[in-house]
Amino acid sequence: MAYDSPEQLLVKAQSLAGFTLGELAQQYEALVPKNLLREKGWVGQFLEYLLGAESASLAQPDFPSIGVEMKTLPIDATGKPLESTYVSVVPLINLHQVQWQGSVVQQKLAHVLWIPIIAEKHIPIKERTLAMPFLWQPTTSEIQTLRSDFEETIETISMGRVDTIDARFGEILQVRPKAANNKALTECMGPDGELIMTLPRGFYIRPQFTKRILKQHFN
DNA sequence: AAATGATCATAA
DNA sequence: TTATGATCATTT
Repeated sequence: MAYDSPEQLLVKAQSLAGFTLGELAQQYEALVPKNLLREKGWVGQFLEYLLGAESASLAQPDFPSIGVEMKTLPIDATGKPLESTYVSVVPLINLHQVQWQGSVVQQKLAHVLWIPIIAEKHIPIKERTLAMPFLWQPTTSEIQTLRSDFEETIETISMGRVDTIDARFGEILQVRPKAANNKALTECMGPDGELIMTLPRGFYIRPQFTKRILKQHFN
């Protein structure tokens, strides 16, 4: 499926609003897991399937032809985000060629289709309801903050100080582990330019920021 | 309750 | 192995 414009994708996404995951799964003959313990990404992958995303696990927006990234967003009944939003892995090597402009983070966050889902933990997966999807683009000021969060992270890692980065880093974009487990290590540069092994990290959007995005759109 | 760190499935 | 999709689980 190819979309001519972000708006066309939006219309398709909005046609799903109000349905539960169970109803949508039945329509498409998909199986809904009882819980997300072993399939944490199921909801996002199902929605990508419904909307015809093409990027699979490539490091680029889900809909490259129209430059849109799709994100499901678990919210409670009052509209508060329940989780942070994963954006991309944090590059740890060959950082000399990493620039904000053109980075995976910049490309993905340039245009996002948010799909909020009422997903309080007490609600069975099948009963979780899609709220109204919407398109979002960061303001100039938001882009500046995203960019400085990104650049400060890259600069710290370039200095060989990845070990000083934890989840307190970053105003909007935080850095947290993104790995199979805490034994899965990857290469990085140490303080003296030597190769060290460290936990893979990911960029995540803080829930306080997605909360602001939702507020702007629904107030 | 919110924040931080840990973890699971799957594709290429 | 590293990227995607994230949520789980423990600590503050």
